[in-house]
Amino acid sequence: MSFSSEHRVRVREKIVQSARRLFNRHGFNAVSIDDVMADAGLTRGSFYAYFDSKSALYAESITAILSEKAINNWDGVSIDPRAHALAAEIIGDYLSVGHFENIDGSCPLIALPNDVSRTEQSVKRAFESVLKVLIDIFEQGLERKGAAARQRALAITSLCVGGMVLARTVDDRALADELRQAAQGIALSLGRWPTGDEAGAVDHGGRVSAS
Amino acid sequence: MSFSSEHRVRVREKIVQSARRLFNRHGFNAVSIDDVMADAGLTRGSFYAYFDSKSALYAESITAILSEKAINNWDGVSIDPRAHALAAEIIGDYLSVGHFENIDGSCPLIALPNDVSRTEQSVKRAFESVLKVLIDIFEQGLERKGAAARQRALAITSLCVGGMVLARTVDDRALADELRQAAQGIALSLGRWPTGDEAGAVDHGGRVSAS
DNA sequence: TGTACATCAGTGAACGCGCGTTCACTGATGTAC
DNA sequence: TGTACATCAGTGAACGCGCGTTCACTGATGTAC
Repeated sequence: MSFSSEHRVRVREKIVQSARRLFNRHGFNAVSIDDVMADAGLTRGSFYAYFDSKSALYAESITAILSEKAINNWDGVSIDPRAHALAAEIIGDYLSVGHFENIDGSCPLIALPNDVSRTEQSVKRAFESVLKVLIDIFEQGLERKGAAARQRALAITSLCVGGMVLARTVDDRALADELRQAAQGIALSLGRWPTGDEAGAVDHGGRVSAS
Repeated sequence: MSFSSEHRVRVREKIVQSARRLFNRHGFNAVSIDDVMADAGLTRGSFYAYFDSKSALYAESITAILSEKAINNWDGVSIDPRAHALAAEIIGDYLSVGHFENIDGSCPLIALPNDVSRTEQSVKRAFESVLKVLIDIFEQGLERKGAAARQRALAITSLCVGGMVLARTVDDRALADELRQAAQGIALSLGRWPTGDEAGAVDHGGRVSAS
């Protein structure tokens, strides 16, 4: 057998990383297989030795983020006391200047949702698996549990994604910073739990305050 | 002079409406000038008699929504007593099943942010003008004013856009509904103002509750 | 009212180009002896 | 240790196709008289 058995694995990973960076920066349609393979130091012809189609690479480039973040160690059932701190830290990082400026290494939830919503089911499922991890982290990070906590976790996720998507789209940097910081502030406050508030959250459309 | 003077205006408007629908549904890159012109009942050749480039049409198709919604009458300085009710109504509509399912007539803030973030400045400015109207409506709809109100208006906007973008991307309809309703509930609650809470909002990163 | 005509909205072929995918091939690799 | 060789990773030309944009033209329109 020629070539080491790890060779395929390494080259394949290099293609996924190139794809991840280029898709994040330019979107799915604007990046050609040529672009990806050239970035990985190969030529277009060998692409189909590693992937069935461009879409298959797309799906894999989306889930790639799960195996490189702190999220890596997330087992999905942790009710660790540090869960609350982790959630707060992730909200802070997610809506940070660093993430805003890091286009290449961006979370795919921010860089690609519009693209994904127009692509095939397998890609949507990859996107969904990443989204579910983020929702889960926020849900576990809340001190209370149940429907109201679920609602908050979903809203925090929407704030993180929505705030950053809009910040990245706008041409006015001051407005971009405002959007990012506002989303961060409100998301963090939703992560804490107001005293004296019971149940109401879902019944009254997610009322946040006691009053 | 041949042809009525309004003829150009009507045809131009028809092209913009076709573009709006097609861009919302398939994204900017996936829609060709041929597609748009055919949808408008014309052939590709006459496109450049109406627009300088595909991007120029893109910018115009984004701002088109401003002249067809209730937002139409929004003058930007209204401190109307009905401003609060209007903001609540828009949050409700924005995150409704109707808007979720209406791909063609969707708000461009939901259908196109990723595309816009990768396009030229003129398109970004068009997007920004629509975004600013929405933020403004939410800001005027809050009973209090100032930095804390501004923060809430920005967060409500991010919730509306983020919640719907994610709902549209996900393949699981139950999760899509959950995301939409959670964003709606929390956005509406942010629109009301908790008693006993003063200032703190910005200083403490947008703390929502008192105590 | 009827006809000749200038205008210009709309046509469709053509331009150079890049796409996703296929495939016959080449040549570096590690193995067998 | 050295050589012959089978394997298969990687190459690059070619496939049919659609793109944004240009341009010489055609023919419906409203006008002038």
